Amino acid sequence: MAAQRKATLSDVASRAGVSTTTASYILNNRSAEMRISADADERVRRAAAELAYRPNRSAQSLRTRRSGTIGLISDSVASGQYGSRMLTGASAAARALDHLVVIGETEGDPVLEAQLIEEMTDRQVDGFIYATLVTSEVVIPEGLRETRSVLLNCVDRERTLPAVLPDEVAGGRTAAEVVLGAGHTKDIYLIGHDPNPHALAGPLRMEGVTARLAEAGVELAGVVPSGWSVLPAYEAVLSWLRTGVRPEAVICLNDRIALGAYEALADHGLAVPEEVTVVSFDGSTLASWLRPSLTSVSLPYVELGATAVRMLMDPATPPDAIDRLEMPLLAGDSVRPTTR
Amino acid sequence: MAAQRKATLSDVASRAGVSTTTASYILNNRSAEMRISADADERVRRAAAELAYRPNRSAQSLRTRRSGTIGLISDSVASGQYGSRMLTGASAAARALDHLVVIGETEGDPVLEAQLIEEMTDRQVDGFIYATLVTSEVVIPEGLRETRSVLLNCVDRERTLPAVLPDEVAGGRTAAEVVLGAGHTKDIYLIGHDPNPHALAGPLRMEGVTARLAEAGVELAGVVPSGWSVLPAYEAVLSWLRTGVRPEAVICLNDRIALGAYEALADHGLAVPEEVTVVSFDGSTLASWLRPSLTSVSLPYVELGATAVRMLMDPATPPDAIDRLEMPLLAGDSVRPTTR
DNA sequence: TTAAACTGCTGAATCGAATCAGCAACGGTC
DNA sequence: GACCGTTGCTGATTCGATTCAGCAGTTTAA
Repeated sequence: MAAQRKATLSDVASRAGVSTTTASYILNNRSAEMRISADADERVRRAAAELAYRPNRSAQSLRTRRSGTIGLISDSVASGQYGSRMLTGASAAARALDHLVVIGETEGDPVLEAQLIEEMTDRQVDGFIYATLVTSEVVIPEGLRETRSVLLNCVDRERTLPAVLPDEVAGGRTAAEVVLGAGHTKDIYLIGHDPNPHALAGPLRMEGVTARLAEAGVELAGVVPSGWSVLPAYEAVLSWLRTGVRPEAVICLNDRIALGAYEALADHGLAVPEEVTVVSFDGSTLASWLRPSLTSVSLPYVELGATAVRMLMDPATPPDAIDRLEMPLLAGDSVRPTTR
Repeated sequence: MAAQRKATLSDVASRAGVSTTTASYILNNRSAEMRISADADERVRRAAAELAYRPNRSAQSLRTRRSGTIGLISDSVASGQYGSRMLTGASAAARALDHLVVIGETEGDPVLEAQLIEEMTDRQVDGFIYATLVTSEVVIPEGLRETRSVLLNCVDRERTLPAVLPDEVAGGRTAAEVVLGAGHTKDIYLIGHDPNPHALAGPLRMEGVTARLAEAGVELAGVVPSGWSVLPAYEAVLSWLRTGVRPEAVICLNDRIALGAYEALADHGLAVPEEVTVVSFDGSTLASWLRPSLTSVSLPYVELGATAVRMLMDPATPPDAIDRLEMPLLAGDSVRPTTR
């Protein structure tokens, strides 16, 4: 059959023998409010079904100034498995609320960012989610405030927009808990140091770790500074091990650092977990790929994305709302079994 | 200043002293065609600039039936770093063509898929990109044919829609080339076996490998079947090594298999690359994280996404176009240095 | 001198919905 | 019988663009 013109509201209305006004009210579930008879209601609904009527969203948007669309602006949607999982969560949550997600990657370019915000505003997005790959403090771009917005994985200094973040401090405590639970009380080291001054994760994780250790009367034996990725971590850990230290446990600030540490420990002849416990953060798939599998305090990316959408769509969300999501423990085999 | 109503075309027109018709022609660069005076042209453009006029896309869409938006349907946008990089490429290419990307993840659910296609069609997307995470043969869902569409990383049996794919056979040849280049002529093994019957990559890569080897008069010593991820690969390779084989080179069908192979080779006391050359496919970030870094024939995800968008937007693309993109070699240190 | 052609615009309709302001018809009340 | 309230609808306008058809006024051609 030929692809015929899609049915419009007035097609539905005339088939049901009512005005478009009435049909509109009925299909927007305002029958009761508008005192539409059950009979007319049923006729219209049947006509709509028979014609496979679907409202034209552009026409609706023009009239209502709402598009059923959420704009997601991020510095980098892709970058590994990280950002994209926030996208997955956001997209699924949006679907559940009858919305679709429009994406834009700024790659950190403020000009591109402004353009994307403008383009999305032109398309009447109902709200913005402004996401960063790395948990950080940001300056809110012009144009974001004109539309309802939520920050994802970042905050602004003035706390003028709702934000969703991982609870890094609690995550740090979880990591420390794991180490303590394995019976370690000394020679516990922290590995990593974030070079990005706007990044928040490193210091907060460290804060949580030291706080939890302190509660148990344990002190961190030291911090090994290291870049935030595999090779620098490998080199830093290896040269540190060669100074003669003999760690019982190392807490790595992320999984890539942990991979570097794994490699360095192996080169140095130290077995994980028998001789050294390794705990880390992020909970990336990498953690499960390593041997022994890595115990990691994971970033709830999917939930972060989904929560951001729900906050955005919930009119009750106050502008200074901050939702800190729990970082669940991804248990692996890199922790020394407790000897009894 | 108070957020005042955005300027409309008629605001621009009246400020410039012309009709909206004229203003519309001018701003759509149809001055010449419509014989608009340079004077009027200039007045309108100035007025638009002064009022920071931006056309209302919903109104435009309603009239023109085009939204400046591309729908990207995929089984899984996220899943590791893979799919998301296609997204990055698609999004950037779309921006360059003044379009935005709307995403939808089906998670393999045909009902959800149909809903998403419908929702996007309602929003007047100008075209669809239908992507799969794993290169495969697909059945085109209802509703995709009504709008212009391009397949990304997949094909349909009948070749009725344009498609973009990695050139897996050429990629296989590249991998073989690397092995031959290192001087290996025997005990070359292939590791991996894709359990998904719709997946195309495995057989095609293998085809390329054997073809190139044959050209050099070399035969594959054998194929080690193995699941498509780390642990199964580790187990398969380890038990295979324990049968007493002594490979010179292993070609792994993807990077996760290669990681499993690395672990198994290490457990078995075989050094990479001195004793065994390892070459793989995918070119994931994982490859660069390993020690020694892994030589991998990479999937050009970003380019795949970008190419799909360009094919979609190019009216000259024939419906049976198939674009196979080169898989560039990501050189690492896992290949035995040639001894001279 | 008149018709034709060109120049430079504009009025009004249109896209498909949402919604304000009413309006007939009917029943009940005083 | 005049008035009011309720029920159950609808006509007309609006959102902000695009575009068809046409129209004064001037120039050129015959």
